[in-house]
Amino acid sequence: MSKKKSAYLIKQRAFLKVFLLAEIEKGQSYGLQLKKIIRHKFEAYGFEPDHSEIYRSLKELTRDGYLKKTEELVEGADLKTVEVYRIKDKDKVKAYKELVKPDLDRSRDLLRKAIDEIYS
Amino acid sequence: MSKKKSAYLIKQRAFLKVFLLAEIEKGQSYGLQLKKIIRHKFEAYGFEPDHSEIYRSLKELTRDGYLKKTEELVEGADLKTVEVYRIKDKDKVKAYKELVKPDLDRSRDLLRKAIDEIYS
DNA sequence: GTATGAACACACTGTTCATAA
DNA sequence: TTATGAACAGTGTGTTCATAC
Repeated sequence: MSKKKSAYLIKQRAFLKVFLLAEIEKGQSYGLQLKKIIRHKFEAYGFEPDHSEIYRSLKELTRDGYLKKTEELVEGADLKTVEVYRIKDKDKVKAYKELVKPDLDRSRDLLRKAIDEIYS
Repeated sequence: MSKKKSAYLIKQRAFLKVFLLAEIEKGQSYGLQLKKIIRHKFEAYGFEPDHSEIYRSLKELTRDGYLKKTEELVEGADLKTVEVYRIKDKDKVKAYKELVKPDLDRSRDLLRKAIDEIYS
């Protein structure tokens, strides 16, 4: 007997994780660089998660086998290193994206419906 | 120096409050009845907030002067009463709805943008 | 069972602290 | 300063408990 529980909008963590995967698919990156990418892409919407939330998401994605992390020297700098993330398992990433898509669509549609109901 | 802080999606409480106002604008109602209305309108999206969350929202809206609450006898029943809510200040409600709309639109657009970025 | 509301508990996430280059 | 990560702390919300009809 599965008691279907209520779902409001997709959680920030899940939102961030799928976005980070899509971004890292385009090319390797690291924590604060991803934060900047998010800032630029979503600045019109006032969204820029805290660095801790990004690190937490990357950590989970690595722990769960979607990403691999390597410490690499920063070009130009002396001994400065950054933690670079790459896709570890393409198929797994693809499956994850498809898994999350319904929840993203549902969230968008829920807002659409509410806006229509409230302001029509 | 106002440090503009990040905003993810609109909070459930704010979402609920504006929806409840719009619903009560259509006619008086009470807690669990509003819960049922929400269930039916959003069942396609799996959204049905807990009764406590609805009572909390109604309490805030009453405290802040948007709604008025009266205890009324349930028709047909003996001495059973319900807490009926009505709009207290139409202009204030209208202003509140306009205040919240940008955040609803922003949330919907943020999801739109993300879905487009991730799955394009 | 329906209805209301408070009390409790915890998940999520923002802030701060620590460390290093 | 940039970069990473852990630790701390508060907020929001789901679960449970209490009361009444």
